[in-house]
Amino acid sequence: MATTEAATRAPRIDAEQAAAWRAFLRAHALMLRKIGEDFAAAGLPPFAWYEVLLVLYEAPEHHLQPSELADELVLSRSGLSRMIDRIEESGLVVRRACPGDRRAIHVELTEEGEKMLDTMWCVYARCIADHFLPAMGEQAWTIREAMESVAESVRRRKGDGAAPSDDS
Amino acid sequence: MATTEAATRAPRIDAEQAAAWRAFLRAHALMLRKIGEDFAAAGLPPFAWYEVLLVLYEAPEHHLQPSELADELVLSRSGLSRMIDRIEESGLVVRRACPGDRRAIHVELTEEGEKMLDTMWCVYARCIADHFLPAMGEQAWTIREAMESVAESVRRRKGDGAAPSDDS
DNA sequence: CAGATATGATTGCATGTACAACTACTGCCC
DNA sequence: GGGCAGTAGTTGTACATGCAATCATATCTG
Repeated sequence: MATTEAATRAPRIDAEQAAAWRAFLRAHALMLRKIGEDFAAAGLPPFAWYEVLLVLYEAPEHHLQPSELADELVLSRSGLSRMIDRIEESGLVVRRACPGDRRAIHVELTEEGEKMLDTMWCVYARCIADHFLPAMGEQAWTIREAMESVAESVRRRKGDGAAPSDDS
Repeated sequence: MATTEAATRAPRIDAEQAAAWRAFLRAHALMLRKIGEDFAAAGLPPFAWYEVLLVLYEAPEHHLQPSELADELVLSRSGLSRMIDRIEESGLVVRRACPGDRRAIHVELTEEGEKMLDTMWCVYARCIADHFLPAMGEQAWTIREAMESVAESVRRRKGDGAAPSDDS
């Protein structure tokens, strides 16, 4: 075993908090399955592609490097590399040389990709509007704050396997 | 195309709401990656196993049928079937005949599985306590309510490809 | 400038997951 | 009871994803 003994004691987590976490997991799983079903039913590409196209669309000139993309999407580089293969094959993005750094490339959104983004958004937005937003109600802001705080917390300690957190 | 034209118009979603949704996705992705890393670093099985073990543990007599398990975990039956293969091979669960219905089986948690659940919880709980709970603060209840509401909304309309939702 | 080190992307391999087809059994209807 | 639809689980196949190794290029150091 390559571990310290840091894993021998579990911090206390009360029922309400545990329920919040599990509800979070479940909501995510159900939403993603639903979105995937809706995309499939409409003959559209998988959800993962949507996120790639969106991030590219939002980038300064509709292009990014794979590594930036992988970071943004919380995906491994290898996985992303192959995904780009498939998306490129469909003509929604292209790989272009990156001026100034010849080992890097730009992944650029095509016109066709931009249209696809739009088409997918129609299906996607309905799913969010039907299931996610109503549940947020007036708390959208609160939820957003909390979620962003989670993300920041994880990002801050990316490397730490098991940081000391003062439970008794 | 096998779809109605219901996908041609996207409901309006304002920036705050969209940000909440995206923060939700990102928080989930980051948390799951972190948990996976922590489990791997501790030489423990993948996160998916934990959820199987937990659901079994919580079941009436520490056993469930695969289909119930698949439902609970939002997983396909085939995927679950193979996962059970692997978990069973590790001795954490066993398949047993189901009295009263000879096509069904029980998947039952072993003693060893129960111990593993405990070990994994130590790592897992720390991750939640370190990154998720602090971000919830006093809002744990609000978040839980919202997340459960999302889940219920999706479950209610499981089959509907694109239900009519009154956007203009 | 040469060599060492770091960074960006891809590929081999292993694993995980889903859909569709299949087998086995149950329950219904005639 | 015999046949037919439905349900539970598994398997063939394809696809998706991650880690580790690799190749090419960049940057740093002496």
